[in-house]
Amino acid sequence: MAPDLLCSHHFAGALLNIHDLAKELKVSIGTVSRALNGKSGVKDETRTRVLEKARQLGYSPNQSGRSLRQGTTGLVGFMIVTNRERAYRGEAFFMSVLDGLQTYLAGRNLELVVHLCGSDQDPELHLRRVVERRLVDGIILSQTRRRDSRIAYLNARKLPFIAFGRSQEPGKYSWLDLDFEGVAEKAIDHLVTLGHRRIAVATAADDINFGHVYVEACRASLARRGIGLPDEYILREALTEAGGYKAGERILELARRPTAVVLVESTMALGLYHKFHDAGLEAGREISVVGFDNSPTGDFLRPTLTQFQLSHQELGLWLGENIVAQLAANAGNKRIKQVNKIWPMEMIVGGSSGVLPRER
Amino acid sequence: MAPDLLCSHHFAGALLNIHDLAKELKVSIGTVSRALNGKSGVKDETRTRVLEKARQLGYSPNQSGRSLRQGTTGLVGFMIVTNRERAYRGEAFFMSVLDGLQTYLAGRNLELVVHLCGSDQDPELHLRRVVERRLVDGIILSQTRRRDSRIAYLNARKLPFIAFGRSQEPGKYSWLDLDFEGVAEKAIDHLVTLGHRRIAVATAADDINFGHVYVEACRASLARRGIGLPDEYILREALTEAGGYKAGERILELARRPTAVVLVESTMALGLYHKFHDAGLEAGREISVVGFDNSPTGDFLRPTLTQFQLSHQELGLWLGENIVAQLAANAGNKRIKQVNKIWPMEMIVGGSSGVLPRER
DNA sequence: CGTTTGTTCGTAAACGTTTACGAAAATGGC
DNA sequence: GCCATTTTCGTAAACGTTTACGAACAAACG
Repeated sequence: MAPDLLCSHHFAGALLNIHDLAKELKVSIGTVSRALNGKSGVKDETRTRVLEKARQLGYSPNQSGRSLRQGTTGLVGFMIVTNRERAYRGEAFFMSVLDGLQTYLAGRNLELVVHLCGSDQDPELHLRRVVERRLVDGIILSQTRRRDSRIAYLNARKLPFIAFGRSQEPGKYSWLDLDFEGVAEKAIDHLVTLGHRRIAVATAADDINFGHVYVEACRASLARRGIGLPDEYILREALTEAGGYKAGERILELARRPTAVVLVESTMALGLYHKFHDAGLEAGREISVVGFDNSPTGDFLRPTLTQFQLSHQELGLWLGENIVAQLAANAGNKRIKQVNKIWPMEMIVGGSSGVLPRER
Repeated sequence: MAPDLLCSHHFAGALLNIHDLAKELKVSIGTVSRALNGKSGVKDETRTRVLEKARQLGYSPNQSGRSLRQGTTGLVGFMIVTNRERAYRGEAFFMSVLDGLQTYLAGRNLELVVHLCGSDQDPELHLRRVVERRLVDGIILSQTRRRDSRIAYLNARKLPFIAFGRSQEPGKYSWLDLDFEGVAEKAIDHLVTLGHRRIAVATAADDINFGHVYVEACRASLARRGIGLPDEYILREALTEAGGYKAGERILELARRPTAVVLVESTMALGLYHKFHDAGLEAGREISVVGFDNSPTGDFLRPTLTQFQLSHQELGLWLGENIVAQLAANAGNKRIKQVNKIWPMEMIVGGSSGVLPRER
């Protein structure tokens, strides 16, 4: 019969609403709402009384009611297009980014929700469903394509968003992208310094934007050193272990075999190593390999993979800071200012890149 | 001045509501609602007129309003506890499961939302926040621990849920888990048939439940063959490449070195191979290795890793079917019936497990 | 004490839906 | 053409909040 006091583990069957709480406290719902939301105009004593009771009874406001009234959900979306062949490692990559992002948002009393778009669904359609039902206040896109209609859509809807990855889509919008140009320049410089002249690039087979960006960056870096990038040196494969294997096959078939390969995705290295191994070659000796971002796999290959380091968590944090800034601007009816950021990456030289082999 | 007709790419700045649509059609909002939701009591002709107009103007109902009225959100949650050291590969594992789950739910007009819990946050607290704000109609838990208070909480709240992974937590609830016992039995049988008697087990260092389950299953399978599992043969490490490396170190230090190792996570194999390679050993010759689930990494190791196959997508589908069944039961005020499922896995023998070496 | 000023709080309207209810209109049978 | 039945549709209430407004009351000041 005693009222459950101090019971923080209160699992009431029926969820209570603000009216129940107000009745219990013998005050009006207006007062309860003001007290809980830290609004002014409520006596300190009543406020603490309300807060205490709310904690005690485990009251938590219904988000639908809130959203409906305020026109804002307190949710930030992150859209991931899943890949049936499970690869892209994007998966593991994203998870760390999301960890940083989530941590930041939680500190701002915002909730992160990840929306997955099945591999067989239309990303724009999926996005529209999410946005039109007003499920989020802002959203972060990933896996942007060269032409990406989602960007135009969100711009027209005036919903705060950040594209994780540039696009060729016209119009102003905020984006964050890895430093493909910087990585290409460092990788090419590294290899050319070691004596390499025949350098191949393994990139994505589909329309994902960074594949194109990377190839063009490599081409430019090579050109600055008077070296060309013939079409046969551009290997378009899946960004997976299997894709790396395929790339290895194609390399070995080439009449003028390259002495080095740069990969747009470190995951490919495993398949590549495997194929080379089968052919009696070793990375860093007969053929050099440079990976992309710091995959744990690369660190445990033999020889270790030369690749580029970045902090995924910090990157997620940056996304958090900037989407929150957009949300704030939007709430204040101020014009949101676009930010574009190139994320720096630092080269970690491993054993996979070595001097040009003597023979020939 | 002409009304935009057939314009499916209608990006109105201001979002319209059901009243706007009703006014436009010169019918009442009740009719519009009934027409859109496929309820009876509306003439076929008006229904098509409404549907057409809604499509034309890009109307989509506000989810908050809906949820508030119906007491249901149409969202199914999936909670992932992120791991700062990014490993567990759980990440890549989950992504494929989510792909299957999302596809199923989308077909049922339900939306999947993934909630991440930062590595430094309390999973139960995070769950409570999500549930109490009524953000989801049902939820799927993952990374269940041996004692997992989230389960008791959800049971008390009577929210439909499925635990992906068993727990020692008392009480009835639905769960799905991999067939650790079956895998252990097949792995041990395979190795013992090849002549191995000294078999070590590499498992998780922390309280994650499947680590314990797997070790005990291996112990039982070994015991059935009259073989013991000494404590020094139980290697508790991170389920990562680095953890595999550490496990390799510890194995090489042992006075009575095992002739085979079974891993609870294939990701560890890379580090293990690396360490063995450094010591001049090769998997499948001097020491055999059996991985766990079908990681693409395992397929591209040299020698390829013996591991167990399952379809992640189908597993996600199962989760979808069963959470939907729970939601339906809940809506109909029927008692939800618990289901417990052990997911079968099939052994794929690779080169990493071979006969016992002759010497000694 | 009367007026002004400031604080605290209750009332009611609004947010965008769905749905029970009843009115109106259409249909059918004689 | 009239009543009974069925179909179609409009009205209004509800869901759980937040917040503008104004009432009540206390404090301050002359």
